[in-house]
Amino acid sequence: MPHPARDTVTLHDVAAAAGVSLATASRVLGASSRTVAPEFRERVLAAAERLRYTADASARAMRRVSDSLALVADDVTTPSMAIVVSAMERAASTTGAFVTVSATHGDPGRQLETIRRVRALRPRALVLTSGRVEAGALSGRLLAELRAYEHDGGRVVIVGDTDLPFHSVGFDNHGAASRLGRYVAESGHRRVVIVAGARGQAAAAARTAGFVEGLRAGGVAEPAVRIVHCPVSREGGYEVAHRLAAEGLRGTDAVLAVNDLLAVGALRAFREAGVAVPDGVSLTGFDDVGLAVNVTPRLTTVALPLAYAGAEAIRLALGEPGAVTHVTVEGRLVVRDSTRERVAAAG
Amino acid sequence: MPHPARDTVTLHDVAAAAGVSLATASRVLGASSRTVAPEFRERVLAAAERLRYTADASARAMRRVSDSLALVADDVTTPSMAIVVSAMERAASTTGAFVTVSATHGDPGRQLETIRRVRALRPRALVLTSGRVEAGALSGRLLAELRAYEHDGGRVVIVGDTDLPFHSVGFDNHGAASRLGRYVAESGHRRVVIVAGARGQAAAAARTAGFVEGLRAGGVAEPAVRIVHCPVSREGGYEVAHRLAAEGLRGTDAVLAVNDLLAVGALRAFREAGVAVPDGVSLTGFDDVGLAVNVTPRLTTVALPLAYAGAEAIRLALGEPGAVTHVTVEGRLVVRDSTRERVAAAG
DNA sequence: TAGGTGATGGAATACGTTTTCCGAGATTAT
DNA sequence: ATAATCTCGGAAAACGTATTCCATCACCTA
Repeated sequence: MPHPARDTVTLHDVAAAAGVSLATASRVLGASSRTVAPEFRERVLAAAERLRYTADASARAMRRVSDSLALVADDVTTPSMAIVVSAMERAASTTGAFVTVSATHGDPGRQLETIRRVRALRPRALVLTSGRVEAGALSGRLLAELRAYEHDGGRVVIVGDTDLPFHSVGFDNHGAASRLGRYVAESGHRRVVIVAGARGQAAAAARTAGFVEGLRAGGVAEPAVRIVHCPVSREGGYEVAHRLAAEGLRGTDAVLAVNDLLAVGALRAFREAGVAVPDGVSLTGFDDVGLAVNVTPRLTTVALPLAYAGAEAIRLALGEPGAVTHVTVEGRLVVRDSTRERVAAAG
Repeated sequence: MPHPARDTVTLHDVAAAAGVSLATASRVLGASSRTVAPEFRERVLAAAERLRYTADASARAMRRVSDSLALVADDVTTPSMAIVVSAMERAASTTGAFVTVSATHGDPGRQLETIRRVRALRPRALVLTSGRVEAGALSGRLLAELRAYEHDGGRVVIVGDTDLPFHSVGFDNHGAASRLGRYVAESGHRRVVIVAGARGQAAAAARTAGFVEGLRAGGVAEPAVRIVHCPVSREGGYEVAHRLAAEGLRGTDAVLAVNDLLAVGALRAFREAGVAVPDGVSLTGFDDVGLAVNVTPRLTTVALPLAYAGAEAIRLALGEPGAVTHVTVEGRLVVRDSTRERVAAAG
């Protein structure tokens, strides 16, 4: 068998069935600028329908620009990724494009390898959403790989904060975290623990720094805030809160998690330990994933316009070529039931 | 510009740089069975590395079997889809394949169109996970389209229950729901409301039927169970529970939702209405998504081995050709805090 | 009526790979 | 020592589509 996907109906078959040349059939079925006589057009369309013809995307990609958009993410199971995937898919489908997803599982080695693999698709654009790699680590072979891809005519869009010379749509993590920190300080909290997630993750680091700055601006000085690192998962948050509760809280009156998942994990630990939220301790998340509102108490958090960011990423990916643009979208503080005002008990 | 993705480095360039023929370069870089002298092999490898060569997937797909796996789903933002996507991606990446995702948003029209579009990729396999379309509705043009695809040499795998003549990995929705229903009946509940989700969704219908059967087996007769349809979302569940609470429950002592999302929505409505769960009313979900355990009270539900099912789907998609096989995976009843025993108060 | 012009169908080529086919040299068997 | 076999590099064809040329024909203008 010369070809694995044999006996597929090809443009050649359609042309033959319609009694026209290959070129004419192509002009009718592909989006050509050349005009074709109504009679021929009819015949071709009819034949294509009858034969259930579908143009081979691979063959087509060899002559015109590719129809694929690639998403490379650390982990595709996270709710925020789902939203970005969905936004990409929606945009792609209206353009007749395809979305491919690849996961790197946060491993920089796999990340490089993944991008190299994805580059084979010659996607029109490569959307990279990685929180796990600092700009510094990116600058090596990964950067070279991205450059090579760009040189091939593709476009790179990074979702997340970056100072790399590629289009990007970032979140104002620092600013939003700072506002949240300030709010917590000003509502009377005096001793806080930051659940900071994994080390070396840019977004988490920015949020942590924002928390610290906001707290200080609100009058909560450094020694009263403790930063604890942990895996970025429900379990990670659970662990931290569990230990904290076991230690007896030691005056901690607010716990600021670097994302909602961590906060939800922490919430469970507190509940199991008999620590009331927000009466015993206030708790906040970040991201405002759907879950934040369905948990008891509903989480005070920062809403990130994820769908908007995803759409914006696609806009950059598909838009006219132009100067590298960094778009920053703002987070919005959402105060719910997991925090409360405290009377300032002099420390 | 003859070709849009111009000045990409091609196999031709590598061959020239290495001073060998195209054929030799291909044999080294593609996974050929032909052996190449170590010296030449070295030279080709070096040249490829130096030039950052990446084989064009489209061109390659024209000669060998395609490297893409397509996932067509109703909605890619749901947690279960995320797990399936992830499982597919993992399997694909070890095989050097790609995963493309497409969403149909539950619209049968778009579903047909989507499959037609995806068929253009000539994917090695087409994984279809749709709960929204009954087998009956599928049997028309959609079935023909899938048949055409299969005839092209692709493989169709359906995730979810189906009686269509394609490989499938289904969940024993009926059985698991029946066990849950029986458990609820036997733990003393006497008047139950089933939050059944949307009409015409196969999985939901099977679960509903299972609930009914299990309840009956446990001694709860038909007039005492009420079936309420609603959109499949948190909001849908919220609405139903909200109305139910507003009506004053009328003796309802258990609410069985057809999935966790609905249950979580219902939970919120009950909390807002001051109905205690499980003391006022018992509540159950289905699927055991991560969220079920992070909600207060933790949800009694049915755990579905989603990751296993996803992996199984890939196995069918990538495996040796063979007879159509229907794999059924079992759900497991997980009793948590949202249900409790009731003393049988004679009705 | 002759020459120009625009419209449109078809043959051929290009895209970047893989794979057959061929031939030359090396190796083994008799 | 000669024939048979094996090994392996290179030329060329093939995959399915889009596009560039070229040829034809109708129509218009002077």
